[in-house]
Amino acid sequence: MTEKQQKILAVALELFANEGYNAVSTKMIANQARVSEALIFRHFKNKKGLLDALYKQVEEKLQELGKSILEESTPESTIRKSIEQVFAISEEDYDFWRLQYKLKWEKEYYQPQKMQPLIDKATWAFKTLGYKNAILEAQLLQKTLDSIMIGILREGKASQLPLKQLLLKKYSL
Amino acid sequence: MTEKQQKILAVALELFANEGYNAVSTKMIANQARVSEALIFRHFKNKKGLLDALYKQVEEKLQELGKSILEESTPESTIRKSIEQVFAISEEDYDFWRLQYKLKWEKEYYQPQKMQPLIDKATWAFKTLGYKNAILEAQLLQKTLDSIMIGILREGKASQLPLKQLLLKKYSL
DNA sequence: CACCTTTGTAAATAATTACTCACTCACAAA
DNA sequence: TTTGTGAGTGAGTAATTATTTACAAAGGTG
Repeated sequence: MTEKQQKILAVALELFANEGYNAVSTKMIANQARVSEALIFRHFKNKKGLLDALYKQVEEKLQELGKSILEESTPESTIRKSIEQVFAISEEDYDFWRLQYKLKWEKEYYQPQKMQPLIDKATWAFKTLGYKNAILEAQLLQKTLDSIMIGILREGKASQLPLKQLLLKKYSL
Repeated sequence: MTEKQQKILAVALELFANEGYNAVSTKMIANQARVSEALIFRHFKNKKGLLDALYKQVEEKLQELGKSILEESTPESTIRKSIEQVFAISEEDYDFWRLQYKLKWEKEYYQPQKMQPLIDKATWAFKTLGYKNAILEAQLLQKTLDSIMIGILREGKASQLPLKQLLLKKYSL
């Protein structure tokens, strides 16, 4: 991938994540990336192709995070890692996650089935720990962490940090 | 408010909520509302004015819901009502809430301070019930309910109903 | 060198955008 | 009967949109 290609992607990510896909024109991207507008179409075919290229990157990051949870061997570490990972997100990646959460509102990019392995793993963890309704517990944990993640993206990590302690205590970790 | 005016608002709500503000043109709205495009501008000044008129309606509905919680007198009923209200949302209002959650990603429409009275009330409830960290408990409940609401808007009420029982049990209600 | 592919651009494209203009119509007050 | 007003419209407008076309360098391979 050429330098200008990366620059285009970086600028598009920033603008799409913060202004929204439809609010950003290819001209804006080209100008801010200091590149001719036509180059966007040379490399990414069309505006949608640009978004798809970004979404692929988001998916890879998501996959990566998921994998490290699936590798946990004990139920305690599984739940602990799920919680800690949300707070371990780097600020450099905020735009990535903002884009993801925004896109989730379009049917095309909302794929909850991709989270299923993680929910299954959490279900196993809760069941092993003797929880009564492990499936529901797993769903609830996932939803809670999701909304904490949104809180982090909107108000910063520090504002949500106390919730981490509360969660860990609630799950006796 | 004239009939056509209401029609314009209704169509705009549906389109903005499901396609997104920037993805919808004033022409689309006019066509679907069977009204001349110019009428939109006569009544709402500009496209933004149309969105603001809708947002005002959303705020009113929000205020209404909040009020009924603030009126609860016992800590148990306060928490119970907070939970039940999320599941009491009418399907006719889904577009309203979808619009609200989408707009929340734009700074201009993200006003968390408006939720503060509700969080304060929940804090009081938890404190009265003898919870150790009432403030955090209230924050966590609000976040959890928020993500359940999102789940309802995306996958329907039925899919999230089991979580209601789990929550009620967790809070011994 | 010559040849081909890739990278890059400036300029033009047709379509769409939000918005305005000049106007008619129905109705009510004076 | 005149005067005024808000609702409503069709036909524009200038700007912006995503995309294409034609062409120029640049870079590697034989």
